[in-house]
Amino acid sequence: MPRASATTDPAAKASPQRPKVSCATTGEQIAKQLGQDILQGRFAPGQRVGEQAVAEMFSLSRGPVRDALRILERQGLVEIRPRRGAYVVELALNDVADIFNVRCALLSLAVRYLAHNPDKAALDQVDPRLAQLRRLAAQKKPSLLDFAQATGRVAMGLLAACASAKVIQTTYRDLPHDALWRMLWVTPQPPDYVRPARRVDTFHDYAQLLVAIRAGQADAAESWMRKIMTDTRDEVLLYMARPDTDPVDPFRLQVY
Amino acid sequence: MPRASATTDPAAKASPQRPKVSCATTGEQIAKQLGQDILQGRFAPGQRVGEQAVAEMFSLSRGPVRDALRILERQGLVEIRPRRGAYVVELALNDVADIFNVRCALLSLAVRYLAHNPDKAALDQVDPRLAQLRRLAAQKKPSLLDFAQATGRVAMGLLAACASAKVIQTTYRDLPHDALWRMLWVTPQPPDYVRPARRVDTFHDYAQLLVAIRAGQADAAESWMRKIMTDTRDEVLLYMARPDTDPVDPFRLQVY
DNA sequence: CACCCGCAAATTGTTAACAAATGACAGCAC
DNA sequence: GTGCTGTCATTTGTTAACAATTTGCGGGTG
Repeated sequence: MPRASATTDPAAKASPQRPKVSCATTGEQIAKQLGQDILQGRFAPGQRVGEQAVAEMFSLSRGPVRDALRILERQGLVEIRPRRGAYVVELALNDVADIFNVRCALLSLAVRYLAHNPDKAALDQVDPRLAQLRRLAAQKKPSLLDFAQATGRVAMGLLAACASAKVIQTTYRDLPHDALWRMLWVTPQPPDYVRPARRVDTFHDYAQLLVAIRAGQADAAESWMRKIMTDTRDEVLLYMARPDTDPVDPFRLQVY
Repeated sequence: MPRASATTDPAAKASPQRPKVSCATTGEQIAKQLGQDILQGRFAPGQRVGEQAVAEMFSLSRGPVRDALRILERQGLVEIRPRRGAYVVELALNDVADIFNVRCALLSLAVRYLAHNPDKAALDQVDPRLAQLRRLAAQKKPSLLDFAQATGRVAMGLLAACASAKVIQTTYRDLPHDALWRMLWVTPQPPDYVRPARRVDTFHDYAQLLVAIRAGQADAAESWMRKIMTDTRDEVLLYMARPDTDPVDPFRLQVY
């Protein structure tokens, strides 16, 4: 059983009932911690995550742990089978492609909506994130995770601008993004850079996307978004593909 | 406080600990029952759903009720605010349009995938559902809910054929379909039929969609699916629109 | 040798009591 | 009369013990 980065026992003992910062519920804090532990590979894919074990790790009761596991299930990091317990999910390469395809579909819808209902103030808040992306694109060897998270923040900024399109937002948020990152993180030979040309292209495409949105050109915006997502998907799939793993279904690459 | 169709007390008392059918967990059963109650309008939109109250309704403890509310939150029927409790969601007309738009995006992806990776056996299982749709389309005045559920079953059949596209499946399943049906059900003047021409068109479009999928024509299949979803969306919006409610954002109708 | 039945250990599901936090109301000061 | 503050009731969050189910193993039988 892997040791997780639970709350340090001394601190917990120092103030047994006081350390509550009263910001979030305990279950959510556990979910955050445990989620990090899963993301960083401290649990093997397919491994069982027992309630008792987690409760002892964090020196807690099983109640909040139950809540936490339910949250992690929503985030796509674990899968709960009734009366069987929770298991760390294991994504196949096809699943990775699926996530990008669904992302593509939802974000295409979002930018089309944005082109029709522009919220200038919210769109302006995307600019600093785009600038951050440019900085990372210019770096010699930024970590793949940093770059991926930077692009993710741009996408989330766009989604936040769709304030009145709640269903698109929540649906996108419920995708198992974390499971995807986990795949990147625990890849046998951890990749630590993206091809420089690819990075510059990605930044360029996002910049053009913003231009199209601000100009109210829905079709152009959707095209840029689809290009970004398909390019990223194929790059990631190529990166993850290894001779020892199952080859990616070629049909999958033609979906978009 | 509305009386819900809880388990009948006498039966519950007859066998206090035995009525477990041992099929699903109690929380799921409660979620099913309570979900039906919410769908049928026994709870007002925005109304608070207290754990204690529900527990007493079903003569249970608060534990399973907690689980049930979490499930209903996933289904989009209630919204849980931390330390505040659960509240019945209230969809605006814009949200209804959103759901159809997201449905459209996901189903378009699904049929495109199906056209590339046809699973003939699974597709054949859609035929009887299509036949059922034809029967309903030919009826004089089928209930709107019956017709909507029949089309929903066809869509679910298509999705079931995407066996290896799990992310599309789960994402679609997590959409708040039930909240949508609830809107149809509690509409001030309950509509009980769809325009006959519209019904026939819908059946025709689904039939053409199946033809395109089987022929491997991805673009055509996607076009039919988009047509079906946009037509249905606009029909439903027209149906729900009432002078006393907020008008639908016209831009929303142009998204697709 | 394979298969089936039953027992036992471990784990999840459920219950009830306790603790903490939010929301409201009454009382008081300005 | 208005605004603030302290207390109280209600409700959610948490805990620990109990019940029920699943799973693995051992013995027996065809």
